[in-house]
Amino acid sequence: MLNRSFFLRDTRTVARELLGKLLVHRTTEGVLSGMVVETEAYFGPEDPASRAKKRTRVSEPMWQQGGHTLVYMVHANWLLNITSDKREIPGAVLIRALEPLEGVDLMKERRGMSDIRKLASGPGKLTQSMEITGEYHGVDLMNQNTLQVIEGKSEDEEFEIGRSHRIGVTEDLKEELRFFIVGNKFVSR
DNA sequence: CATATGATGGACT
DNA sequence: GTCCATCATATGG
Repeated sequence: MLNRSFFLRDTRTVARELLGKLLVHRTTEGVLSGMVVETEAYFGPEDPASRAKKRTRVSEPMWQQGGHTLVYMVHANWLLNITSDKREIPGAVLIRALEPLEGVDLMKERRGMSDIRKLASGPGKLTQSMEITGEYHGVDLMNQNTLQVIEGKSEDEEFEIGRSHRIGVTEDLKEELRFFIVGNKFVSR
């Protein structure tokens, strides 16, 4: 799995470097995994779209050490975030899309559809495919081996990183805080 | 308790 | 592109 220090950096950096990494969930039914192909950064009380504006049960992991999950519900979908940075600037990275790798049949079953491009090409789709719910809120990724983020298989493999404004937020910052792998067909939209 | 809200997804024109 | 069902939270009475 990734080192703690990976997550104790600027949230933008963590968001960008999470691209190409693998999210792995070892369930009783089988292993589910996918490569991260799209992320968004949220941090600090001055970010109008960030839950770090207020400290609640949901946003609490942002004040914990980086490398914890933050799972919450928007429009009847669970969204998975991973906390970042040191404690001074509470932040988290939203995982917006995955390229499915292991357990594709289980994912199809969970999603009730067979089109592989529709399994995890969106933040709510991927939690459904990966069987991640509110139960996983506040989990330390370095603490157990059920849910982990690990290095990609081809770490040398080059890919171009695209950047844009965050999707779906009611009020965004000037800075472009969405990152994605250019040309990857599992990026949302 | 009541109600407004939203970092969505799917169905539809 | 537009419309809207969905439900865990947060917040106010």
